[in-house]
Amino acid sequence: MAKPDKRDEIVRAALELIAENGFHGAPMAMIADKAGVGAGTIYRYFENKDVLINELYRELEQRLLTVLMDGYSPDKSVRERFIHLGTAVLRYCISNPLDFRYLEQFHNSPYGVVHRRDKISGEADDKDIYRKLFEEGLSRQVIKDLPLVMLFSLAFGPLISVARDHILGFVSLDDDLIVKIIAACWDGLKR
Amino acid sequence: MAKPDKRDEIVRAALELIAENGFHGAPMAMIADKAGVGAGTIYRYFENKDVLINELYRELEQRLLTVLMDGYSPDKSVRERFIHLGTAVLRYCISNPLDFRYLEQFHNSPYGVVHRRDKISGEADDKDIYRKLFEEGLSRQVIKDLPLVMLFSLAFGPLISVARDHILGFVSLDDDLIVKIIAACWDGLKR
DNA sequence: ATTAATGGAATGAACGTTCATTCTTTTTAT
DNA sequence: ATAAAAAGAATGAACGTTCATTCCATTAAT
Repeated sequence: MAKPDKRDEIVRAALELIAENGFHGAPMAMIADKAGVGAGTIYRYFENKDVLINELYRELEQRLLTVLMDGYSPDKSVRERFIHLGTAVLRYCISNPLDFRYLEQFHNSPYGVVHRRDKISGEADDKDIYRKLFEEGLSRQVIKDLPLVMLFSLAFGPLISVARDHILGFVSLDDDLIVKIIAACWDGLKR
Repeated sequence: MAKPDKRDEIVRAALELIAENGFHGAPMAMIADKAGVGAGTIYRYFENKDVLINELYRELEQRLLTVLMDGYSPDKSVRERFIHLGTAVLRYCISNPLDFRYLEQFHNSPYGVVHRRDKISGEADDKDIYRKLFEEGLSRQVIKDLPLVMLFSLAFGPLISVARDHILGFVSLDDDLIVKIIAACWDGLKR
């Protein structure tokens, strides 16, 4: 691992270009250019564009997960834990707009659908804290009796939508609004 | 204007291919093929692909608006009107998955961002019933005091997310679940 | 200490493919 | 017979990927 230099530059360039212009607005030649690297060099680090896209996704997912877990305590109430997660997600998206835009591009593409299908059909990961949280909320009867995926939509649908609006400049989220929107999501969720 | 035949076939083919495969999975040649039409013929009806994409969007938007207005009474309570709109949107998306998928593709693309920016900066349309509804809810103090775009995210973010999950097969929405999810959205919205 | 040899990393021109659009020919309608 | 409409082959631009070559750091030989 003594050569993160070029690989890192390639990943950074890909993130920026894809986040801003989408997968099809980020040709390999442009990524190479922005990374300060020859076009062929990318293929020394990534087998092809698909692999690059997927590896970048995994890196961002990991970064986000780390942020979410920071200060997360499984002992707190369901409500408190939800507010922690919601706040962390929203703050992360707002202060890392490139990451957020990339994740959105990914999720709204065939890559994302495949990824999601795999995830849902697979066993509950240790890292799948949402699922755990909602399952506990259900068994404690503090949140509405709905299928897990719907609870997820109810809780995070508005947050993602609001984060997008903030990044696109349609609204300006401050601390007060963040607290309010997350409280509103909880109102939708709680029994 | 006595030749809606071919134009219609082209639009239908474009809708289906773009909804299922995205803009980049729907080459003009393929659209022509599916429409049973020569590739060049498309250009007799649409100046270029962009125009085709935008005109199709406008048609779908119009269709949806018609559905929403059906049975909509401005005299009912804010809550009742919201439930009417939410139910109508959700039902429309579920029973017209191609339309829904197309609208999503559009919104999650540069086309959609431009469109949205125009809409928000423009004057309130007569047809902009959401805005009217939320403004009235605000002045009557029955819904939370948040910026309009955030109310929109809060109300429709979950519905769109849930419609997508239904269409992708991650959940199966029946009448009971539809009622419940819309009630939950209202819980998030109401003061 | 200097030079020669080696091998992996990097390069970017070139290739084959795909696509939107245009052009030419053929068909249809009047 | 003429003109409008339709068809699909042709065109050129853009893209992902490959590969022959160059560069550079390290090692071996003198």
